[in-house]
Amino acid sequence: MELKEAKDKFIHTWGTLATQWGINRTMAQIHALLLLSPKSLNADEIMADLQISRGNVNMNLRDLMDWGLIYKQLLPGERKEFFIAEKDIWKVAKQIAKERRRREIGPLIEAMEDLKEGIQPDTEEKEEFLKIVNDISKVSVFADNTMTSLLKSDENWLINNFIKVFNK
Amino acid sequence: MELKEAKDKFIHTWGTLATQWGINRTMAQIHALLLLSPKSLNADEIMADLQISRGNVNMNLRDLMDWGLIYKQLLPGERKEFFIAEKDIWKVAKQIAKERRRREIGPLIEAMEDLKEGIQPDTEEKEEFLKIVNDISKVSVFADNTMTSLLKSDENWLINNFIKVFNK
DNA sequence: AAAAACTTTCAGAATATTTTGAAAATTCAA
DNA sequence: TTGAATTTTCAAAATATTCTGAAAGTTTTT
Repeated sequence: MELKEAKDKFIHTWGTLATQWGINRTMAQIHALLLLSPKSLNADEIMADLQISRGNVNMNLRDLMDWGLIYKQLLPGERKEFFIAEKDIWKVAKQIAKERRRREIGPLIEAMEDLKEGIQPDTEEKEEFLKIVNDISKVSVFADNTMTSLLKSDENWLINNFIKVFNK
Repeated sequence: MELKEAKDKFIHTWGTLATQWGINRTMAQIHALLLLSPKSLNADEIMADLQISRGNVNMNLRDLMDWGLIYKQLLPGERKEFFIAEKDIWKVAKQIAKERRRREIGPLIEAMEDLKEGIQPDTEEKEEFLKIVNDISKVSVFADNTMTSLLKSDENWLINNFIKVFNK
């Protein structure tokens, strides 16, 4: 397998897997392309490489910046905007986890709070309903806290365990 | 807010949030309906309640069983199959985490292994490529291990921390 | 101030996913 | 067995998402 072939496979795989976890295929492919590129790329280069339209590239570059996975780079003497990916994979993973926590867990916690507030436990049926809502609420808050701990602290055992594995 | 209204809101919300995290809306709604139902329900009851087709109900019930979130219940004297949801929310959360780990992290690890095997680090370019692949590989394995630890052990500090919060 | 270079927007087109419902398959009682 | 009850399948329809590309907007140069 040659390098070009491997890179293409990487980009293709990243794009396919991304859809599995709720991320747009093209966004993932642009991310993969930038991850593998030693130098920053501009919109035209990405369009040419992935054979996609300008609008598509523009939208997904913006989303990738929102996710904190790529940065805009203004090169001296260049009118065009260039983009470069965060190459520290641990940072990348943290960003992805952070963003998913915000998108997936946050709204769940809010929704359960709303339901709790709207119902008085004055019948057995309502108590049963509130039990479920409360349990989900607790599990979500737990998941949220766990994520936050993992992301914040570089000192707890999980992270240390990770660093051990990562540096071996 | 009355109970019926709150239940509908719960089902609707669960369905909407699910799409955010890569799960089919109807599957989530059926799950929500069964979670809130004190008794097991059959396909016809679910069809009537959510106003969806038999085929749709059948497919999603099967998916929910694959996810380990609901069980088939054969009632004596009944030809029809009845379904009941796992009500222990901690078990539900564990099942969801387990399934997502399998679907989201597993394929990533495999894909990176394939790429590693296909490339020899005989040029600097290839080394750079392999560095990224290796880093992703390590982060994925770490994430996989972390998930597994969280799911398996009821004794580590994270779980204890959870139990503390959950029982308060 | 005008024009050139570049970026952003968004309505319609293309693509992908989900849903329907009727036909086929299966199960069970008689 | 036969046939009625029930579940499963799957092609076509409906819906949802993503992508395109040209027009509008912005920034920079002349």
